[in-house]
Amino acid sequence: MASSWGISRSMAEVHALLYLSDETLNTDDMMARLDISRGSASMTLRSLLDWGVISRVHRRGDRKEYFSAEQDVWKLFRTILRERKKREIEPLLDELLICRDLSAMLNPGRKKRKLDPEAARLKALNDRLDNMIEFVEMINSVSNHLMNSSGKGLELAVKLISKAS
Amino acid sequence: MASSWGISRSMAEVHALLYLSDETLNTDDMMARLDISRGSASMTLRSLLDWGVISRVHRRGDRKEYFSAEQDVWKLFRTILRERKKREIEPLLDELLICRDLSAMLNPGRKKRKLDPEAARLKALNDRLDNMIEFVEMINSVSNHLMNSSGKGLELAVKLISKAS
DNA sequence: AAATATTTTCAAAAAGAATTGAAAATCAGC
DNA sequence: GCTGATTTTCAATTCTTTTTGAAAATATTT
Repeated sequence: MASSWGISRSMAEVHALLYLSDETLNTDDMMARLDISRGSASMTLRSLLDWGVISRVHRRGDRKEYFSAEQDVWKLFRTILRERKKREIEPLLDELLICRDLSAMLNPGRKKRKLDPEAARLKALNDRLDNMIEFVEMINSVSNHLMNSSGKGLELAVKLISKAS
Repeated sequence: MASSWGISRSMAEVHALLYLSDETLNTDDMMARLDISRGSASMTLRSLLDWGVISRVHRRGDRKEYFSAEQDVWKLFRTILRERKKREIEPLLDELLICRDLSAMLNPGRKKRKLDPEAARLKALNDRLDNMIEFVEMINSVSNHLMNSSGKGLELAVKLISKAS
């Protein structure tokens, strides 16, 4: 499923291994368990740290670094949502707003009557951009609420949706 | 943004072009506009048709096939959600249930006391799988509701979430 | 049914992404 | 500051996905 989600196979495997493991694991454990190179393990762990879904654990009397994965699936969900919002939704929205500004600049002010075909085309383009922006802003807003609500609040929201079918 | 969404650049571009165009377009239009080959255009259009986000339009007096994109963003959202559920969520859930069955099979029935360490490990693994499954089932359920509700119902649900922060 | 226009297919090429492995950098304790 | 253990980096390689282009298939008109 990894490729549909825009992460590499290794990332998915390392995270799954950590999520399903009782104990914390070190780099050598993962290299052995998943048959990957040291470099790959290092980069993959770094990515997962950047996503905020795993954390480093230092054990005294041991120089190696150990890792553990967030166990609460709701918390995991909120973390991923927060990160995807930052990486995908917000940049997308920024671009869309720039497009609308460009489009609005070309769009002539409201004409009294007799809208020439070219102006009508521009107006329609503007409208489609607006619809898309409105939609993405809504997604953004829902993300904000979901990622800040507690686990329980989230489950409540989900129940609300189920009722509002 | 295409690669984060698991579709190719061409698919995103072709869809964007169609979504923003007033008129329906034919294959040659898209080849010229996006500078892609005939083969690529054909395959990309086929994928978009499979996703259900564009449709064929036949014009009488013209042998070429024209295409148009769904204009209603909410409808588009529901279509994509339906398809992702079918392609991603359901297969994932199937696999997870198989994993749980395997895990449950290894897991010994409830012991009176003195849970040996190995049994405890298995129990914990089982619990984590259960948590993940419960979460995915919830996602599945929300998808069902969202993809069947009308545009208005969807917006309502979204408003509910915003209030239940 | 032949001729012509249009679309689809798919092996090969190109582009892109992930992985390796060994050198370089960092770190911990003495 | 030295030593040895551990982690990070990154150019080269491998693996995967996407694109091309021309042949084959399909459809439309006469």
